[in-house]
Amino acid sequence: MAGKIRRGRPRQAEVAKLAGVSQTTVSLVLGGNKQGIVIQEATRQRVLEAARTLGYVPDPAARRLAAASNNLLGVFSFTATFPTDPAHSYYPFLVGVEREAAERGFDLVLFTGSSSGGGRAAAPGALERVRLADGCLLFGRHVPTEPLRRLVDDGFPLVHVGRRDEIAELAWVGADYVAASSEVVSHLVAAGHRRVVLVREDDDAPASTDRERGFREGLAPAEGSVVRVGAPADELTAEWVRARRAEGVTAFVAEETDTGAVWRALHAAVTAAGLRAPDDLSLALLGSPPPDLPLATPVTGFDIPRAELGTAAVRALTDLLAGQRPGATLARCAFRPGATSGPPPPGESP
Amino acid sequence: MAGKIRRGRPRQAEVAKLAGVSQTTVSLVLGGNKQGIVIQEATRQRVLEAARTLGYVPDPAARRLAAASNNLLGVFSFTATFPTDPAHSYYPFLVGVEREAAERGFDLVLFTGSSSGGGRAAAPGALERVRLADGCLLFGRHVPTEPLRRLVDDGFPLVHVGRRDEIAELAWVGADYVAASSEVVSHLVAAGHRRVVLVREDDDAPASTDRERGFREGLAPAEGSVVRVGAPADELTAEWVRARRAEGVTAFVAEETDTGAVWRALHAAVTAAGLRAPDDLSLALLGSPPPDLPLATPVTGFDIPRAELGTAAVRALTDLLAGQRPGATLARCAFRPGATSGPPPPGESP
DNA sequence: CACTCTTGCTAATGCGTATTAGTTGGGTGG
DNA sequence: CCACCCAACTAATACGCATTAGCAAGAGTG
Repeated sequence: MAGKIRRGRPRQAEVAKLAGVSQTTVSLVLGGNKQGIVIQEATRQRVLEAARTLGYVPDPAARRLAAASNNLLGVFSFTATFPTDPAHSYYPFLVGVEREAAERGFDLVLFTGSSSGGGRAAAPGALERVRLADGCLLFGRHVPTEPLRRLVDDGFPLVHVGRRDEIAELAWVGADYVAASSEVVSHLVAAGHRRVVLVREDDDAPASTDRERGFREGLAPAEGSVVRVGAPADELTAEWVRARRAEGVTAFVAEETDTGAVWRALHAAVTAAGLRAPDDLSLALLGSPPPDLPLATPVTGFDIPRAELGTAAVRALTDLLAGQRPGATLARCAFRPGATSGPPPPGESP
Repeated sequence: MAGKIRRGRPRQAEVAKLAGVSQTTVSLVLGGNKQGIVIQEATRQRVLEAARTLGYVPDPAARRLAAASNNLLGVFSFTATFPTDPAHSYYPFLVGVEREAAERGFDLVLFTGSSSGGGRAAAPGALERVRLADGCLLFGRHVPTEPLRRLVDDGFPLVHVGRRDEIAELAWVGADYVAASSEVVSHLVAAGHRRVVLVREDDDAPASTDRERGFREGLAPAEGSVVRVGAPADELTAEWVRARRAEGVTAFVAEETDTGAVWRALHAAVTAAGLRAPDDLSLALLGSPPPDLPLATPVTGFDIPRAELGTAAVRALTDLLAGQRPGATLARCAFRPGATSGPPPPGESP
């Protein structure tokens, strides 16, 4: 339907005709000429001039097909609702990705996934479109291992943003959730809390696993428990909060996920229970609150350096393109003291 | 330097061999077969089976090369600091652009590379790179007419986001700044202000011209003046504000630009003068405040429906690709009452 | 029985670029 | 003076798929 043939786009053959040389020469002048074939300066200039006159730009598909590169880096997200929901943690990364890509002279292709339209999960073959680019950045809490492995096995350059160890050869850049989570929990424990609960989603994304590990590490003298919720909004009720309080829990920690569902639900439940942080209990978030949820007080937690991760990812990807193994990146997250945590309420010291 | 591709991937030819048919047949079965060529069911199944066995996946580059279109919509910005500064009004549009592009099965290419790297203005030939896509969205307060005209004359499908009449054949989608600005100013006048000043940048982008027109239209019984500033931060000082106040000006209106410079400067100047809105004077902004400037109180003004404009732009562009003239779009902006305006201070009624 | 139609496929070609294997015309060396 | 080389190109081909123009075999007409 959209596939009108546009005669407007000039090809190398036309440039060649105008410059009075062969298409090969045009390719040599405009492409890298990696074979080091000698071309006279005068000819070179004629070709360049002709290309400029016609507004020639190489066709990325043809370039790719002929097994060269096209200065395009892909960005692919596995999350179903790729761009629709601004709450998704995708845009902040993009800022860094874009800056670094520009710096290195790459353009960006946003593979908006689906192609089937609508907010459904990505169509089966969607990931394969990525091959149009020279390499690709991957986002997403969960990734379908099978199609990915194919790309990896074919040697297609990929960098996943976020730790991802299922596929050994897949490069990734990530944030140190373990250390950051540990720091947040230590902060609570130092304030005097002795019973802390972590609320997390009921699946095993690395991002969750790491946070739980950090949670346990930071707990030290205190006692902690972990609650997995499948449907946060339903399971985290005011009664649930009261019951935990009755058991002596004075601090609640939620993990940040791409949708922010856990934190939203916890926050709502606490509010519904008529409790307030930091006076009645302490709240902390292993990450940042969703930007679309305006809060009066800053939340205790940590900030993921998303833009920096984005630039690191681009760097890793260009390393791969250059044939080097990229160095591992584990970015440090900044602790955010916030104002939702403090000492446990008076009557509750052990 | 880049782009080795390993040849592990099966092609149609291999599927064909396994199924005992020709490559054409494979293409027919696996591709759309839009020509309606009849294939026996048994053959079809054999091909599908073979494809599954080998794990065949079509090469997007080859597909696009053959189809003469590549399902790519471009996004290009003329602003020098294209992606670096998240304060630029570019991302909010992108949300809508991306959603609509996904809906219609297009991928997006962000032309940030410009081969110049760094934050400088786009390189001379940068715009030509755009031809890589099937069509392109254009952003920017100012656009270089000459290179643009070439693209337009070549029939390259372009849609500018924002009113743009210098080039007659250039399609655009815009917001109705005239009506929205008029509404904001009427609001001030209705509150009792009789002397209102508009601060705007000293150049003639359509976005500014339209706002000024709306400003004048909404002024009705009040008296207004327009101040053009070249270097907002330098020219808008505390003294300047005091001088205007002394002349009886009780309301200040700033235009929103891509950098937000005018509003930032006005806001800073008022603060420096020790004045507060809405008690000492009223402030309004013809647009939204830059997101990176956190303000305690919401600002009187209007909200540009950026995401909607983004989707409208994509719609217009795909219309162009389909060979139809897109309908004009002039989106309505929502009035935002805010809390920086009110009646003029008591002693100052006429 | 000579003929046209259909059915179900295949051979050939084009898309735009990169690369490999030449080709030409003018020196050089021996 | 002739074989040889070199500089500066060009012709030909491959890349993987879509598409167009066939083509063989059988079914249907008159």
